[in-house]
Amino acid sequence: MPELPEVETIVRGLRQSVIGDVIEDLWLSGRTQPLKSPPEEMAAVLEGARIAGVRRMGKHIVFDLVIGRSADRVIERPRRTKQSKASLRSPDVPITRSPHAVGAHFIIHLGMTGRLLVGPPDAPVAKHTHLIARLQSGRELRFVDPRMFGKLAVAREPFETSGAEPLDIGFELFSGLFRRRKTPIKSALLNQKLLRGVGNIYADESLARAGLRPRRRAASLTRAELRRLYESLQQVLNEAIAAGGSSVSNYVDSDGEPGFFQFQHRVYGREGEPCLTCGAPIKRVVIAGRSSHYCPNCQK
DNA sequence: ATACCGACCTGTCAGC
DNA sequence: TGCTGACAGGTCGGTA
Repeated sequence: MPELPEVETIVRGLRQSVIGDVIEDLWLSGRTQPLKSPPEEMAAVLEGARIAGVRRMGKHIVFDLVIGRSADRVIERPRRTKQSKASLRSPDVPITRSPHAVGAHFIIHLGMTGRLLVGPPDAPVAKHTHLIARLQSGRELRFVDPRMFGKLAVAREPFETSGAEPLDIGFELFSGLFRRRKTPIKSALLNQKLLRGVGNIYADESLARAGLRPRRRAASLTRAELRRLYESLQQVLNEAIAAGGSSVSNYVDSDGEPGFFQFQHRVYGREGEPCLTCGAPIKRVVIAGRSSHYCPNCQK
């Protein structure tokens, strides 16, 4: 569900709200599907960790953590109930000053329906909540995911993914990704090993703006067409970030607010509706198992 | 090496 | 009202 602009919006919100905060303790639902790290390891890394930064890598959210001697801290830290949250204890010695402080990462992929929310602890716990991290500031970070396609993991090494960031890559490298690929350009755009962060909505929308049919073989695009695609993709992603992402059904940012880019979609979700340029009905076909929308008149 | 296809899950909505 | 099937922002692993 959330693609690059939605994840970027969430990350920007989190940066405003949780940088410098400390995860005091962790609750996990017990559903193991979303966990790529064992629950004990999740707790060992996250409890007591200070959030030093939040970044996006493709569709992944990465929290950069500073952890102390976590095992010691977990044992020493007094356990408090949710009811006593108002009486915040004085914080531990800042972890950053510990000679044993090390870096770790909390990595989240939202899948199709994942949400990451920061809010007050007395907010009702939504159905399908799989993680609650109580923060030193008194708020909670929660992960909610009905379909459980999302993934949660912790890592003590730097997190790596393949694929280029669509907003950072230059045109020459971009066009090189598609050279000699016989796959439909739509499939290539969705391939996270080539570009990371583009999903179904923004693949369709960038192709529409570039005037290219989704079934075109990637290798068949001329240099001029690749240039149009490159510029359309960057434009669409930047405009979508500015609009706070697309809320097609349920997407909300870390404050629970929807995005507004769905009102600027030209083809996605508009099957049968008139093309905004020529009036022809928008077509929907299935490519690589995904709905693909295009104007049969404007896209060649 | 590359490319489709079903599987993984739950929820919603249209149609009967 | 209720059942059924199609569909949903994503990614895997198996198979062709």
